[in-house]
Amino acid sequence: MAVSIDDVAAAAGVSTATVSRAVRGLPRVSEATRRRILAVAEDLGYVASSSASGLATGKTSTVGVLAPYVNRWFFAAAIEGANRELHSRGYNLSLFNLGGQTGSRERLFSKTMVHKQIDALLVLCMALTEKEIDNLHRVDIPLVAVGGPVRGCPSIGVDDYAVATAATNHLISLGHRDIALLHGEDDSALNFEVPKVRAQAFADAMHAAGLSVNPDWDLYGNFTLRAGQQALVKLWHTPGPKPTAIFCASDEMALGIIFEARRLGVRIPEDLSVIGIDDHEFADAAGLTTVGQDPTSQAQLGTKMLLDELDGHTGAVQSVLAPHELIVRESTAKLSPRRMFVTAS
Amino acid sequence: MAVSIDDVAAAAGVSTATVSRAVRGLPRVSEATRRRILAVAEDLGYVASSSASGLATGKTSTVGVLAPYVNRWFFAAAIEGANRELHSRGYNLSLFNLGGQTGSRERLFSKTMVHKQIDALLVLCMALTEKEIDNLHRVDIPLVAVGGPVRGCPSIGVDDYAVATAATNHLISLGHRDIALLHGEDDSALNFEVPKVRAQAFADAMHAAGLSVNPDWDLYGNFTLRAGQQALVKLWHTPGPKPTAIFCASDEMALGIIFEARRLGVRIPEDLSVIGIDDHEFADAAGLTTVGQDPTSQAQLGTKMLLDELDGHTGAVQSVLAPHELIVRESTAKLSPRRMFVTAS
DNA sequence: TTGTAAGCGTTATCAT
DNA sequence: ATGATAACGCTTACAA
Repeated sequence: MAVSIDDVAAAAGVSTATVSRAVRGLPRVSEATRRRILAVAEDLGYVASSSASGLATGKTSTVGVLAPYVNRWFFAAAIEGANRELHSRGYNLSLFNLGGQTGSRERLFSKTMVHKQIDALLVLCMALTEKEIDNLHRVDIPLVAVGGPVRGCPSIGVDDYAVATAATNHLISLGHRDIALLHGEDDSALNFEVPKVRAQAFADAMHAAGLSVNPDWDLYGNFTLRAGQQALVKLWHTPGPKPTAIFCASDEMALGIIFEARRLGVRIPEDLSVIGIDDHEFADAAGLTTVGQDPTSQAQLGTKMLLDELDGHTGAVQSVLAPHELIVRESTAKLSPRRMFVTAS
Repeated sequence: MAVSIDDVAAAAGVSTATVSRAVRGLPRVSEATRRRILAVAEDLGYVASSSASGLATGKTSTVGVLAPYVNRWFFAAAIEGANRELHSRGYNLSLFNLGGQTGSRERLFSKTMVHKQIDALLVLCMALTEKEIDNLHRVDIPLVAVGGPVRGCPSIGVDDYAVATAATNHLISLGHRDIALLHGEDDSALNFEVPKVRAQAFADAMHAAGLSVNPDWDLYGNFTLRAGQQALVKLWHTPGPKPTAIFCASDEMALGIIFEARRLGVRIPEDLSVIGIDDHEFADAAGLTTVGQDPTSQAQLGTKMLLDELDGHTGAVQSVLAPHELIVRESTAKLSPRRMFVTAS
């Protein structure tokens, strides 16, 4: 059925070895022969079997991308970046998505994936169990994490402490003293560092400015839009003083705050300044002030390092800090004078 | 280095054939033997080489997903659905993303992908050239399109004509007579049916209601948020009467309208009713009225059919119309009485 | 420059 | 129930 290298060899009147060299652009084939072979191959519609060459070389020419979700901004953008680098260098991208389902994770890690299926793995900001991480390391392929640390694995991403500090300080510099925190917490309760670091940075920045953090204004969310909405509802429906600003650990949550604010009639930024992290694709349209990062570039860089390593450049994979940038838009404003003495309803 | 089936066979004191049967759960292996082999395999960390078994069986156990973008709602959701089905049935997902780069498309189709790399292909709502489609059909694997028709290929998706009709009629039933249309147009100017069908349905519904379509209110957008923003700016900055409602061919564009409206001071729905298509994850938060569809289910179904076909259920792959549903939220309202006689500024 | 042939790690057919 | 053994299609020394 499918045309194999033998068919091409026969049709071109050469050996399979020559065909192999010719189609892969290797030397030691005369130009005339190469042209003839290429013509025949094209004519017959020959394409090498990846399984066969994979078996022979021990390489699969595909790298895995492990992501908890694909329909969230950070991951979608990162996958885009990985894909870009991969396909431009002739690799395939195999997507492993846990989809939040903790149940099937175990199986995924030890069997199907990782092992013998891919040449390298890009881990996207995942909350992995210790055991899963061990499994990862047991497989001897280049690894790199993007957007969050993974024990014993080089990682590329922003300096989360610096990012959260910048966000908090922006609010403080605007005169805000009553600042709420909506921090992310991974739903699966695993060892996920990012949220913790961001929350710690917030607390440190507040204390450094001589401000106290109000435990009533310490909100949790799972990084989603809805979490942001719920947080604002809770904040505004709880009796007592209201903060004049809120720092959200992700733009998606900040956007939730903004959407819900309109419903609740709280004006932004007049009643509440909002700042997020990410520079989500909707942030600009929503006028959301944020500390931006670029997951596409981060993932692309991570993938490039992986591929370079596979190309024999030992040591190509290493941790690197990605840039971030404070982007001031309309969702944050100076604390209005009258708000400095009265507490909002 | 890596442990092979021979290692397991030797360690367990059986032949490779028996190991092969045992690890794959095939019959003709005594329970005792199977247990022993499984234990040894586990112990040695044995995992079958996909290349080797692929070579032997002619199957790759991976299906391709071809998507123009991964960071747009529809595609991200669809990929999630495909992934769900695939991994639950032991298949891998190979992502092919053209990323809008027309340049590298040619190569992608005829060589690397499709051929010998995947057992089946899920095509996500792509604008493909005739030649590309031909290439697709030349490869003899099950194919299915989701979210948009592809010549000669079963497809699953909503009835775009019915969807657009429902949206338009909703606006008309609210009393609107001056309705603008923001329709999508694929940036690559290929044979993409969806936008055309939606626009046609709009025109037909308008005419059926005895309403005329104002050419000045015929806007184009490439389905993005920004396109929606720009459309509203253009609409509001153009001298002359303004529409009282707008039908957007996608929620992303409708959200752009909503965001920009706030900036421009146009009130929604008082000044302008807005309806979209999709039920984007942000639609609910934004209070956007829309005609919803579920790309995750659509893709999951498409994938299921593909897999069933591979399992020998000939004819499993077939076209099916996915459900849609009008979801009324706050962005649309009855045309206010005073607006029925005066024309908005 | 080109050909020969020995793997690569499974699966599958046929014996036993 | 289990074991030889021949494919599977390609790569890669090693020869020529």
